[in-house]
Amino acid sequence: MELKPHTHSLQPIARDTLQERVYLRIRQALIHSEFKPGQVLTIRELAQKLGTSIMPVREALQKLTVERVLELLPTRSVRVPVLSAEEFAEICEARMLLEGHMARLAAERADAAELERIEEASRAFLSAKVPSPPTVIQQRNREFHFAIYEAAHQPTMLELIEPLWVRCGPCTVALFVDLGVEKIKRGATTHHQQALDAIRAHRPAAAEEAIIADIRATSERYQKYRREHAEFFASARHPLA
Amino acid sequence: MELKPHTHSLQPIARDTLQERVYLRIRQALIHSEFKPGQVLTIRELAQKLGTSIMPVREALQKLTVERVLELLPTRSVRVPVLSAEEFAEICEARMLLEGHMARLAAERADAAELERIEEASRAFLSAKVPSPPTVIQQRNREFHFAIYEAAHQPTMLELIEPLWVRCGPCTVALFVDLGVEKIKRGATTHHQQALDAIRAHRPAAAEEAIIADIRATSERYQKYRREHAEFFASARHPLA
DNA sequence: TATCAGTACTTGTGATCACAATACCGTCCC
DNA sequence: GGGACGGTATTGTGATCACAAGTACTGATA
Repeated sequence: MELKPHTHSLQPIARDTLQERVYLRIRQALIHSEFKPGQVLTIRELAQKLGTSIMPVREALQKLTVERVLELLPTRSVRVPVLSAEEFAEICEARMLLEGHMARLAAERADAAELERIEEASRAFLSAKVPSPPTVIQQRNREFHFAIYEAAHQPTMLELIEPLWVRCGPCTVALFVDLGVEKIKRGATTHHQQALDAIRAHRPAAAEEAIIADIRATSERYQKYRREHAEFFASARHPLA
Repeated sequence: MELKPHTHSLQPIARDTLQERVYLRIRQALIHSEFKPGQVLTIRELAQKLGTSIMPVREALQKLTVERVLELLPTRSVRVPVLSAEEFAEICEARMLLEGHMARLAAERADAAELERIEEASRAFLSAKVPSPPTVIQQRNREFHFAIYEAAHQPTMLELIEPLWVRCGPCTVALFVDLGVEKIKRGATTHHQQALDAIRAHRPAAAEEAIIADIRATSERYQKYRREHAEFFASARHPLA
């Protein structure tokens, strides 16, 4: 605290725990679909792969389980959830309520800098090459949405939304792979454009509507996807019957 | 599974882990305000009081921290949060959005049995003796609200609401103690009655309005309470400055 | 008397061990 | 050939230990 402003040579160094790094690494792997829906994750295997003891891993897995990103099996092992059509729809219901509200607030409150950030994220999404890996599209899409939600200045609600995205992550990416990235991207572009226009024009109702439409489209795509691959999911659904 | 329906002699026995029991015990203690806002909880002390090793306790505390029921200090100890007026208001914002929506759904969907459960919970709240411990009023109030939300049939959203209540718990009970139970109860009764009437008459908008009004009243009471005790909270707020 | 160094103690993190429950797999018998 | 049985490996839970970082108390000194 005695340091003068210009002496930025000694800033506090990172002091994150091993557990935290393990947590973030697994979380990212889930978002990037490095684990398949239904896959069981064991503590010792992950610990070996990550080069740590089992302690940080078991705490990281518990953290992800509390956030409902991972699912607790009756054996107390954890696995990547295979969301049923109903579960996915329910999460989307919650997302529509929360994210629609956040979009509304963003349209009311966004200042110039925040608007610029949103537009930048939108450009990044649009400029993604069409034959991109699904995780890239997913990432850009995520950044666009959260640029909006951060402009709502409601950190508590933002923290509620985050885990919902991670929970949808593995199944959404699986969906992307199956349907093809270009179709997904084309669908989202319209809603993104509408949302951006609404926020720019400070029209809260229109912004909420656009975001809700975007989420609803995802939800309906997943319903269709599940119906068409019912037999595949039937096997992954109950590995313990 | 081969057992006949009438042989209820051998049902599956409880197989919860020690960690789970510890978690529930601490959680209940928080709801019942056995810990004060700002109090630091240490692993070893709790372990000794509960008669276990430190392992179950440290996992239970982490669980509560992930749920934001407890707060992580820079030293990585945890403490019962002292919610600032702004933080409390933000949680209430989220609660109004989510719980208002659930009340709306309940008014649309509640069947006779669910309506009966709500009315029962309402009676229990009203019949609570006025000089009751604050935790009893809090408990009855909670049961009334959740009887409504369960009738909405949205388990995912219900899981989002639950931690918000636990987070408010310690500060709300402190508020009850300070303001007096009868004043709180009198204020809530009106809103409860309005909510119940609206659900019974299947009027979603009115139900949402009543629940939002109830939460807003709590929020405003806390604002007032904080302003009047600013000097007390100033000390508890930054125990590490 | 106020300040600072030094020490003992507290606390969370991470590793390792012990154990019970479960899952897996080969074998044997019908 | 197929299903039941039994042994082995795997897995999560809980306890204990080792350690580094931080805190508080103590005593000496200016």
